[in-house]
Formats: sequence, structure tokens, C-alpha cells
Amino acid sequence: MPPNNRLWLCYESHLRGFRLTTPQSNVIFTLGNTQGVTFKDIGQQTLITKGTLTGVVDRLEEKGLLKRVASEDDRRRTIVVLTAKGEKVFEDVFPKHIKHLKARFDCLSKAELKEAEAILKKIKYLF
Amino acid sequence: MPPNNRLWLCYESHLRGFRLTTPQSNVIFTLGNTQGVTFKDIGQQTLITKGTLTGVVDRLEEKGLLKRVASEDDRRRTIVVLTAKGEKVFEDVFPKHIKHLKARFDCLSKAELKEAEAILKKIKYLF
DNA sequence: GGCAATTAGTTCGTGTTAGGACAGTATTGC
DNA sequence: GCAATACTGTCCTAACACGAACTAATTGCC
Repeated sequence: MPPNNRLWLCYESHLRGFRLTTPQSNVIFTLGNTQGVTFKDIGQQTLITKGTLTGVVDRLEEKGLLKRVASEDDRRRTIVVLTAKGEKVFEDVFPKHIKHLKARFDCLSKAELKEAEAILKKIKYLF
Repeated sequence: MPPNNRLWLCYESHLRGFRLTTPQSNVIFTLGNTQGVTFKDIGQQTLITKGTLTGVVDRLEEKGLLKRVASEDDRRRTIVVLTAKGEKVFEDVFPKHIKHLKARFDCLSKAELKEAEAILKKIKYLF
């Protein structure tokens, strides 16, 4: 069961407006302001399993937003790098997306946000 | 991005032990202790969209856990009913699953649980 | 040095997801 | 009573999701 709720739909539909799926934008966001990241590291940051990641990167590569570069040090590795087009998309979408989400949570007071963070951390550490 | 976290994995892997996926078990749980539920109502309760639900129900029907019955009042409707086998699965899995989850959350105090519920409700109503 | 174990990424199979087009059925409005 | 509208479930497509099997490269161990 994916996150079937309005918070999720709000998150996702905003990205759809930029022709990006959520996993795709997560990859773009991970790659922004870096010199390139390996598949493995992208997977760890985005929590996308490697098998799925292959497909997500394929589609972003087809769109010309990133490219695969073979690593020199370790030839098993593939480094994924944003293209100029990908950089542009990152610089456009990322700030807008943060702003979009922030606008919703600004309805909560500082105290409420702290409370939410605290209790969610507790739940997180149960698992 | 599906719920890629340990809480989720805990939830899902427990069900996998019963050869059920999460959406499949959600449908079973929705059908348990009822005389049958329409597609539409299952979708509303489980938050599975109708197009997806068709496939989920197909697979459960193949497993012999439920069956489709045409509605008499409204011939557009299909009512989904647990078979005897499906009832057995429900009666086996449901209590075990609740117990499994409860065990984790019991580490939180009553006050903490109340707090979590309150803040999560607030977030929910933002969206 | 050489072979086993490990690691990185791809591929494949099964299942889930949303969304849109579709057909059949029911309801509404006039 | 009939046309327009709305509703119900199916089918389709594109994209994920995981896990397992696979290839290629590197490391570990003796």
C-alpha cells in the first residue's frame, strides 16, 4: 500500500506538473549540487532498491536529464550525473517543491511541529 | 515512493509470511465479518483505486479466497464475498496481524499514543 | 599468485499504482 | 418516456516495488 492519502497526493501531483514522478524527482534531488553519485548511494538516499533504480535512471536518461558515467577507480560502479538540462530542472523544481510543502505545514505552530517531530522520531525508533 | 521504511517493512513482511501482499490483505480484512462488499466500497475503505482493485480481486479470486457475485438491485454492481477458505484465512491472519503491530506500539505509553494521534490528526486535516 | 567470497549494476517475474478510455446500467430532467 | 447524465467495474498503459538470478569486477584469504 503506497501512501494513499491527501498529503501524498499533494506531494505527488505537484511534481507531476513538472512531468516528474516522485521517484524520478527524488533521484534528481539527490543528484543536485553534486559531481555525480553512484547507483548504490542514490539507492541508499532515496530508499529505492537497485533493481527499481535501474528503470528510474533509464527513464531519466531517455529524457536527457542525466547520464551514466563509468567509474575509473572501480569499474563495477556507474556514476550518475545530471546533464545541463537536468541541472536546470533541478534548479527549477527543487525550490518550488520545498516551498509548496512548506506552505502547508506553515499552518502548524512551531510548537506543533516540534511535537510532531518528537513523536514521529519515537515511532521511528520502535522499528 | 511507497512507504520505504522499517515500520512498513515490518507490516508487510509479516503478511508475506501468510502469502498475502498488503493490498490483498487489506481487501481480506475489509471483507471479514461482512456479507459482502461492493468494489466501490472496498476501494473507499482500502484507498485502492478501482482500476487497481480489479487486479487485486482477480488474484484473490484465483487463490480461491473470495468470489464475485452480481448484485440483484443494481446490475452495475459486483459484490465481493469471502469464500469459506477466505474466511479461514481472515480468522487466522487478522488477529495475528493486529497482535504483531500492537506489540511494537506497546512500547509507547498511553500518553505518547494519544499525543501521536492528536498531532497526526492535525497533519491529516491540513490536506 | 590464485581462487572464493563480496560487491555493483542489470534483468526478470509477479504484483501494485494512478489515470484514462470504455461498455453496460441506472438515474434525472424535462 | 426519452435523452442527457452519472455511476460501476473492466481493460489498458506507463511507472514502480521487491526479491532473486545473473554478469562483471574487486577484495580477502591462504
